[in-house]
Amino acid sequence: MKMAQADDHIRKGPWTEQEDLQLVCFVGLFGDRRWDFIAKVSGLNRTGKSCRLRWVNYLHPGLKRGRMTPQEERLVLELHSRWGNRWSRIARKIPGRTDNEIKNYWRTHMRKKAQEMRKRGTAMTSIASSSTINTMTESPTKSENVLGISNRFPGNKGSCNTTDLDANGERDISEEEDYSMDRIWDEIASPEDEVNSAQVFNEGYYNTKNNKEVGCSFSCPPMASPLWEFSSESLWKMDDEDEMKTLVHMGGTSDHFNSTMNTVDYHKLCFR
DNA sequence: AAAAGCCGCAACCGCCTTAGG
DNA sequence: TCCTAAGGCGGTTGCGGCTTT
Repeated sequence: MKMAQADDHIRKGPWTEQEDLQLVCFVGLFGDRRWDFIAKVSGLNRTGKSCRLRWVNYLHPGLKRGRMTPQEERLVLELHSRWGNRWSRIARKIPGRTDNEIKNYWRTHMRKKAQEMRKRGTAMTSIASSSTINTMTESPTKSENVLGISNRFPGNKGSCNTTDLDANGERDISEEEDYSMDRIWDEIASPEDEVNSAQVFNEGYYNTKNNKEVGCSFSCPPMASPLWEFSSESLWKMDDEDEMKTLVHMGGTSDHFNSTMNTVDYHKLCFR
């Protein structure tokens, strides 16, 4: 909590319209880089971090609002299956969407999926072995342990642990009903699974302890440097032909790739 | 109509990385 | 090379609105 203690008058919580206006104004003047500086000169009693977050997640003119399109949803699933919870990385490939938005979407998505699964009472064994789920749409959000699910989900711990079956050899539903997402994730996360994940997908994986990429065999560009270049031109640039192909393949439109500062939209966003 | 529960999202926290001196 | 400040990122929380009971 080093930032807060510097100034007791630092504002927190929801941003007011007035604050938004001020921030937009000063970002226009000084660019979207020097957040501490902007926070100071703007007179906003906010931290630079808070300003940056507000801009990135809400005020940036390139942002799309509203529900994810099916194409975007598929892209999120696809990319998450590759990279796990690298939200900012995923967000860079989905024009107009922020890491926060995608993160929130995924969370909701996972919750729904988990509920559906519980309702159906289906064992994850069949799910994990199902080819229809090869992109790991049910993959966990915690860490990149997208595999190892099959022998870790309720009723199938330690691969077919018979203690999960009742006397008749049937599944103990009560335990499944008790299964929260957090618990599912806890079950999923384990070091050996990281390796399994990488082995199976052969697409790169991370050391979740320190978030270091420890292997990457799929063709992906190196980590893009900043979220966007220092310009208001476009937040999401397609800098890779493959990525463009992917998006075209996913059926996405290319309109927003070229999105530039549109004054009308900008003001719609900022002054709505 | 009111209360409870659920959901979506904005924002914060704390750790890690990077850049500059 | 080391140190420090700022930026970036992923995880988490809390609130407001909507839906259900």
